[in-house]
Amino acid sequence: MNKKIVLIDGNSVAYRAFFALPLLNNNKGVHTNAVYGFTMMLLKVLEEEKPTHLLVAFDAGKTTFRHKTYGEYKGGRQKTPPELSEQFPYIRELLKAYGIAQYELENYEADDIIGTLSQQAEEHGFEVKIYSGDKDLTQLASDATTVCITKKGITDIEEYTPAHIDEKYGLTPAQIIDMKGLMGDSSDNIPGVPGVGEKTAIKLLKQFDSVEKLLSSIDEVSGKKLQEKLREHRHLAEMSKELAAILREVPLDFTVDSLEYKERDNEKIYELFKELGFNSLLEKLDHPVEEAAIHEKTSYELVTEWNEELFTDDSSFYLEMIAENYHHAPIAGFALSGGNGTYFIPAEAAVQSAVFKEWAEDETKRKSVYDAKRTVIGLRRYGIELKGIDFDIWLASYLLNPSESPEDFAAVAKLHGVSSVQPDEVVYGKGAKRKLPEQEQYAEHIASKAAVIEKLKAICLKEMEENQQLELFYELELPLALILADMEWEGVQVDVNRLKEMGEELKGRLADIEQTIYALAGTEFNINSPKQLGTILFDKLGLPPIKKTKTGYSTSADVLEKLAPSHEVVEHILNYRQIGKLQSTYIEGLLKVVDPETHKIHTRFNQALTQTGRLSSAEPNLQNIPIRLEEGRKIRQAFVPEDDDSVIFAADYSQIELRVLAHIADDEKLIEAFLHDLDIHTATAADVFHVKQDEVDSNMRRQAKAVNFGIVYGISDYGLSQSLGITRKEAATFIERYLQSYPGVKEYMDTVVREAKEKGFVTTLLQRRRYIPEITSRNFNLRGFGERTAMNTPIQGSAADIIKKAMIAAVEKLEKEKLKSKLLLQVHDELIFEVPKSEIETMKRLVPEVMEQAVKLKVPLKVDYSYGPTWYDAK
DNA sequence: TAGTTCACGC
DNA sequence: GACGTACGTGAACTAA
Repeated sequence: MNKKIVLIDGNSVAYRAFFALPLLNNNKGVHTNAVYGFTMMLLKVLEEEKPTHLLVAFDAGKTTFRHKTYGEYKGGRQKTPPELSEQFPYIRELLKAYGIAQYELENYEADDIIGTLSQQAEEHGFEVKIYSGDKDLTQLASDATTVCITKKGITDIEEYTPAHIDEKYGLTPAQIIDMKGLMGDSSDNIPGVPGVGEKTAIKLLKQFDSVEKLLSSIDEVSGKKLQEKLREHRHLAEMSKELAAILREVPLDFTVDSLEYKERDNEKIYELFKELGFNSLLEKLDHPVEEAAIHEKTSYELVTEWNEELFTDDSSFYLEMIAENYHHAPIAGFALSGGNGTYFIPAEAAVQSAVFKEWAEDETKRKSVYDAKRTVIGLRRYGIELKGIDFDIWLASYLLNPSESPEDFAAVAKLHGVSSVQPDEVVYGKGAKRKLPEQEQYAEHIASKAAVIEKLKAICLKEMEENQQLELFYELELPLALILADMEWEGVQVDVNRLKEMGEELKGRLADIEQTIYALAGTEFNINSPKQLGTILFDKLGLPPIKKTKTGYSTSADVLEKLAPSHEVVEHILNYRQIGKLQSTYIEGLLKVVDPETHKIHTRFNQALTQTGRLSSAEPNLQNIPIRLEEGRKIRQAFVPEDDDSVIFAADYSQIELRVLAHIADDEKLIEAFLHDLDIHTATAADVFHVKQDEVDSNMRRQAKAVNFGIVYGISDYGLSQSLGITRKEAATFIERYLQSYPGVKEYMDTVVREAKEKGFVTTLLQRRRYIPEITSRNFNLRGFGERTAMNTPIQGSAADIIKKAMIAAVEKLEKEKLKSKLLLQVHDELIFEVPKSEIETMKRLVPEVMEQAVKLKVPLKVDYSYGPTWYDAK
């Protein structure tokens, strides 16, 4: 077989890739463009060249033997950008995974290693291909050696054979060295002869063949000036040639035959691509997952009869439900893994066992779980109180990187380098086809989850420790999970009849509005269909389409509001939308999820979803019950206490985000405003418009409020312009003036963006972390988004930290004081309790106290509260 | 079944 | 090779 070796100049190709491609990021903020380009080239080489032998050479260290000849060699060269240097370890990892040899040697450059090996290889009868971004290497071309130099981009190359070099320059490969001796090379800081460029160098070499021959016959050179230059700088020419010549006698401790390209580690490659976010390349891999999907079985024992010997003091415990809503989902089974082995326990066998219950309820038996809240509720449904939970792998993974949003256990495990668990979808199917297979199949799946929790725990603990997030985990999120479990379990009482009444009324009104709309439009159509509505408004009635969407005309509220004066039907449509929303989402939607027996609603708070650390709420979402408009607000009349002897008690933080901002930005003026407990929007208006507090009119206050809103939610000038109905430029001016008024805030914004760029992430008061890869994007919009995220997340996230801390403190206080009041809901800056009338006075004192003291800031936290017979009345 | 549009909260 | 405008949940519609 013909032997063919490919020699790659690693540094040069990486450089080329880095500058040729936009600064890509993976989801952890590590730059990947050079790795990506390098990989693309490598894949192309492997496919097209099919080499039998392969080596990537790297430059080692800063100085080489050439520096002895010329101290200024490569002087003035810019430092390798850190965005590139951080990528080299990945390139090396990747080469390792591909089983490709890599080499570097102190004192020598990659060029010299390649030069030496190409010569050896030629002598051993190899065909040689050299890949680099540096044209210097073309001097190595020969009958057996082709030098491939990257042109534009990274995979576009130019092949230099002796014939090609002759055609291009009229020189032999060896003369390339002479050429550089004469003309120099600015990138390597090789001087050459001043005044001699490529043209002159080639002309001279065609005549004299080499630098030596030229220098010995300078008299024959045409042109007096040139002769002088050559005489004056002959030593420069000689030295430059020496510098430009690639050394072909590097002392190597191996031979070319040892560079055989053998086997690659597909699993490793897959993991690396995954980590780097090379999704397009992942797909092109020869399905290493499927190959690996002959998945390693976890060995486990099936337990039907409980005995104490199964339990160790520390174990991993996993409860499986295959439907999402754990308030109702059937339990598929349990798995337990610890010092004594791994066990699968069918659901019935466990929940009926006294031994199991005793273990579960024993606080001294520590349990590591996946989703503590779900596990607690699952067991509570069978009268078992799970105690002693000391780790939750799901929460831990969320704290380490909230942006990952893994969809199941397998994804969480994979994120942390454990790939022995199959995705739920593989075992249970998805959508309508989701079901429990034969026990044998899912038992092993469930067992495999319990079996790896311990391993994941160790990995995540280490990472959380590095991130200084252990306190956040153990003192905040984990205790909170148990509190949320209680809140969800407790549920909120709903006055079903009241809801139905409202539904009847709305139904009637909807029918009326519907008829009015049909009459005004002159035809019947589906008002709920944006498409049909668009046709009616813009085609039939000829109203001006103000905005377009991907699929057609926009009919959103802000568009309709602009159209309202033009045609009477529009206001009715807006009204129809509003009532329709109440009816479908809030009346019908809520009725669908009320427990028919107890008339209670049990939401699920997702504790590991938002990027900022806020909770979210689903099935139903109790964090978006209407309040702004009176009609919608009435929905809250249906949320009532469990018994007539109690009230709904709501306490909310006043301007918590802006107070947090005042604190972290350490802005004197903002702090002052809160210390005096000013109306913050009025104060902002006064500062921004340079007027006195009492000169602020309602319009100024409205605008200041919108700016504050923008600060809190990190909206863009575009967003602000939309909410104020002004131009983008005017909005930008507003923001500018705001920042001038609050120099501390301005400085904070600059600092946080700079830090985010350096570290790739931002943090909150309690060390919650959010990675922001977009922030180094070259795309203006994306980078803008990243910058706003960097400014906003510490504000919103810290506020989320604070209220979570307050929840824990409040619940502890209720227990300590042996109160019957219960925490029911959290709505971002608000806590809702159910309070026996006898405890109202106590709670009026206790709740604001606990919430205000949750953390100590440079400004006071302020809590307002109110209570009444329904949620509506707690206003 | 997946994607789009719209609307509610903070 | 550009990415889309604070983040969530959910309903209805539409196109596959």
